Amino acid sequence: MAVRAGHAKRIAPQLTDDPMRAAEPKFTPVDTKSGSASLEIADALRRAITDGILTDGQPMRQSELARNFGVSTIPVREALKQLEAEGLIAFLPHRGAVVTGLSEADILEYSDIRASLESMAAGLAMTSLTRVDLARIEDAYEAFVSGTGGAQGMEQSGRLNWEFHGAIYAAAQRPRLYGMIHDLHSRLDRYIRAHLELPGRKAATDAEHFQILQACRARDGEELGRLTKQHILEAASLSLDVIRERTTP
Amino acid sequence: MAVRAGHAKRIAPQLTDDPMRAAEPKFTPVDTKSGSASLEIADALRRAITDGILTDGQPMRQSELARNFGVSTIPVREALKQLEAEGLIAFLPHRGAVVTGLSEADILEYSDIRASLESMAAGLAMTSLTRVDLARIEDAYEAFVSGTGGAQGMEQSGRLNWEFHGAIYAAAQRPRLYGMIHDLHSRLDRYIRAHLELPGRKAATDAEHFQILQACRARDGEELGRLTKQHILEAASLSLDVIRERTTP
DNA sequence: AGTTCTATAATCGTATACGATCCTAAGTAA
DNA sequence: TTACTTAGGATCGTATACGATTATAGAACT
Repeated sequence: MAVRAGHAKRIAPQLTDDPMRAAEPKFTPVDTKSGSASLEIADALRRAITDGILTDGQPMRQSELARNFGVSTIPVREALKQLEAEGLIAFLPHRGAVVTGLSEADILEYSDIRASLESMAAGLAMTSLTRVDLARIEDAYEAFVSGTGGAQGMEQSGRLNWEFHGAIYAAAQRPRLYGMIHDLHSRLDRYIRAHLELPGRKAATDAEHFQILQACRARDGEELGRLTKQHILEAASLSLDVIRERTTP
Repeated sequence: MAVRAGHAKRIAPQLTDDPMRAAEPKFTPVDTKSGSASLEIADALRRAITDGILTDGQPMRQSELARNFGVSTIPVREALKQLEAEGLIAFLPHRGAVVTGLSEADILEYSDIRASLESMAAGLAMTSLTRVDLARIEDAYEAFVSGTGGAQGMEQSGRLNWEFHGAIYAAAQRPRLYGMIHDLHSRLDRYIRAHLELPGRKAATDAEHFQILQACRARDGEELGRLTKQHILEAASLSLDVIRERTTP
């Protein structure tokens, strides 16, 4: 009866609120052999948040999550604590954990931080860029160009965009800096990809990425830093415009 | 018998390993009315780590901590999870949680990040510095000068140093940036204050702080950013020298 | 003596249970 | 009808208990 430790079943991110069959846990019985239950739950919830399935302010009750995942409340609490430390959710006592939406000011603030850290990482990468590093960047560039064109390219745009820029930053050989940039991306991704909805924005993004790629080929750290900073701030500004349009139509 | 929720007794950071009276929990029966047990334990352990009482690699067993704090293992686990997310400890399965020491490369990497973020915050602060902000900075400056001179000033140097620089960054009105800088300080503090042991270093630090204060008075963001960056990188470099001396005498 | 195997003990992760606190809605009075 | 009181239910945080896994020390063998 007791679920074996580390082998809890995992639920797909859709957390339907059907009051019927609430007693029957809804989960995909995929028994992944990796990690503990709390880690799996944290990953599932993190994906659900970054994919926009869990929207701001939606309360996530511990007992409800526990039922849906088919585990007790303790691994759920640990997963929520983890996400709280990552800044994705906040605990409201007796009101459930809620997804912490970022304000407009927060998005701008984080974008400034990103601009600073990512231009630094890009500049450092150019001082020690190997052929293999450049090849990885070229691969990621092409994957983004071809992978985000289709109808459902929006789903993958966040991942492919990160893989392109991340390939550059990885070449800097600065694991702590890389980790901090990655964290910022995971917090901002659901907001800063809104600008891709704008007409013609895909082509403009591809053009900017091509400029960045050219700077990498030339190993021009100065130019790459400038382009990176501009790329980030422009995407943030445009995405905020889109989000404003959404809320006040 | 059961400890009331949120009123668990708190232990002082000294976690003695006396095998005798192990059954008798050693704690200061201070019943603080604030926060839950896991938060208190997290704070206590965080202080113990940043104060250097818990050294690198020292295993912290969950059941042992639970006994010492007079609570069960669950709030201990949550506190450890919190500290893990903050990067202060790591979980080694079946070997206890250990304090994650930073390598020399890590310290240099984080110092570069600090230099970038803190010079940015300092520059921003100068664009909107009020009289009140400046007064707070002056106060913190004087507190550091007079507070770190005595024999046991080393204990407070970390806090007073942060209060001085933090007063500047707080004036930037960027809560997310401020939080990130604060996190970096809490991770690095136990390493980057080693340079204060050097003879004459206290006077040099005071002089650098005075230069920084003068730049604040002049509201010269450019100069302040340059001084801040230099201040951080110099302290890191000198501290690493001290740490190297310690390990290879 | 050194190496390999095994059995014990300890640790971890999680399930279940329960008291304390808080939100909520029904009921009463003005 | 509206505002206030109160009883009920729900949620949270933590204590206790237990199976699974692994480190470790002792025994057996070469």
